[in-house]
Amino acid sequence: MSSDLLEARLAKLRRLRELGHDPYGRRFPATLPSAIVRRKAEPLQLAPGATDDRARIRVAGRIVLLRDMGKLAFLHLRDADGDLQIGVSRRDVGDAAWELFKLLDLGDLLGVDGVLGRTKTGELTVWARSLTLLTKCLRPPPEKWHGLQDVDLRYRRRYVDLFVNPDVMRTFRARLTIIESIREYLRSLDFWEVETPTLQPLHGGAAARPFTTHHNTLDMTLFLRISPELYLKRLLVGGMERVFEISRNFRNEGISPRHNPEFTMLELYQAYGDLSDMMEITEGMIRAAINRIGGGAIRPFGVHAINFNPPFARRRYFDLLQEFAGVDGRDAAAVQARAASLNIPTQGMDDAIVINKVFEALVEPHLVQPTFVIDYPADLCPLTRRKPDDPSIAERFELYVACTELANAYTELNDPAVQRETFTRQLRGEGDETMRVFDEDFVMALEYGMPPAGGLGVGIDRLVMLLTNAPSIRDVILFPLQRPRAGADEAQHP
RNA sequence: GAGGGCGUAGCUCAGUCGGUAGAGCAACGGCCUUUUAAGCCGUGGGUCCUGGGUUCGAGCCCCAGCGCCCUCACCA
Repeated sequence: MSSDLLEARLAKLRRLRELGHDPYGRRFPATLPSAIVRRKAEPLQLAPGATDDRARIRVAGRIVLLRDMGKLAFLHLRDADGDLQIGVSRRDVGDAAWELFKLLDLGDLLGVDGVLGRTKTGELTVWARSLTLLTKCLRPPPEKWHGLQDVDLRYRRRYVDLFVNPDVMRTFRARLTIIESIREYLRSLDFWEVETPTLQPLHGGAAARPFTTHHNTLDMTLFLRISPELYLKRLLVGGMERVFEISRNFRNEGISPRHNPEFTMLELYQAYGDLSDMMEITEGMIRAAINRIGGGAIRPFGVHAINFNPPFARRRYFDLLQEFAGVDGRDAAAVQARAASLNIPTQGMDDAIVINKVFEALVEPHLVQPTFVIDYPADLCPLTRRKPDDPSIAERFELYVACTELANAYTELNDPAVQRETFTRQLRGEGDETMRVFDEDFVMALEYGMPPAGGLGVGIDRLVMLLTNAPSIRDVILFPLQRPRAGADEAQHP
């Protein structure tokens, strides 16, 4: 960057030091968040132009707006809750503080001690009695009105994005609230929160390529988990009857508005339960999250209005294929023909994979409102129990919202013999052979006996996207993966 | 990995047919005690993403590269 902007601020920093101010200040206790200040102001019934001299108020935050009128100035101080107007009058603060004020810039972190009042136009204002520089900002912040728009810079300098764009802060605060509400809900159902390995000698529980790493002392290859599933089920064997984990998973696959190489997944398992329990929990959990973040059950998402009121629709996989693809999913030849008409390559692929490609192409675009898709072809579901009256159908649902998979659940397979067989079978057309790995120890665990159980996985990032109307997964992950950018100004980082 | 789009001042953006690089905000100097994107007067600020090429002359045209966004594929 051109160094004059930086130099101007450095010059002020030197001057501040000369005047005895620490440009990298210290503890500034007893401040109130701006939201609390606003709440406290209400019962005071301050008239426009009035001040209340009785109580001193201390606030701290970043200067995001500054209007200087010579001997009087207004500035907006931003904290994690929002903005608060500060009034600085030369008459009230004295010449020394005014000199300090003159050396402040947009972006500086400031502590204010003052009294509450309202301006002539009625805006709540803390009239400063003293000012304390808390940290000098050396770089000019982005424009006050448009903020930081460049998506690349927003992700690379999320710290700027957060203090400049209040919507971004709100989104991540909503993310926190959603996750909190899920924890609370599951705890209320007596689920135990557990932690299982991120570094795994075998990657299992999903079909995806893993990231590979190496442990030096043990001289062994390790994989970053693609899923915690097989460990959580081992805990069922051990007698933990209801467990959940909110885990960061890593998949070495493509990046898209709905995929980040690391993402957050909720997985839970309930002994002596099944698919129907998982449906109830899914609906209850989403309801709990919506109640906590507010905004109602009918929510905008892009061009859609999504109705999250339970119960969600339940639709059979083959019925949906019939309705939207006009094809009988059990008629392999008809499905092949449909796939061919869509230019979907089917060469050497198993029927189940072809069917699913047709489903993704023709059915998913219609699944806007929350829909439990049930009765999946068993071949697609290696860890799922089959229906007792029809072993070709798995007891599984996927929850679709806004044409995207949000959750996935099954009645868990606990028959070690069947598990051993499905582990060994690799479907043709299902990615490459690194995806399914035989986990002998997991089968042994099943041989000790895993209780019949229901299991559920929910993509937390996607849930947050849906509930905050975020178009990209990068909008709900604080530091999404970006390629490093070498540049003179950027130095080596990020 | 394939296709398409974008990259100009600290930020948000204009830039016509290839002919001296522009605005607003921010910055700097001055005025201003109730502003709401405050206002007024003045000043400075550019690796036009990078590297080649075409041309008398390139921000603009061509080639290559880098980064980001979108679509598709893998995946959730």
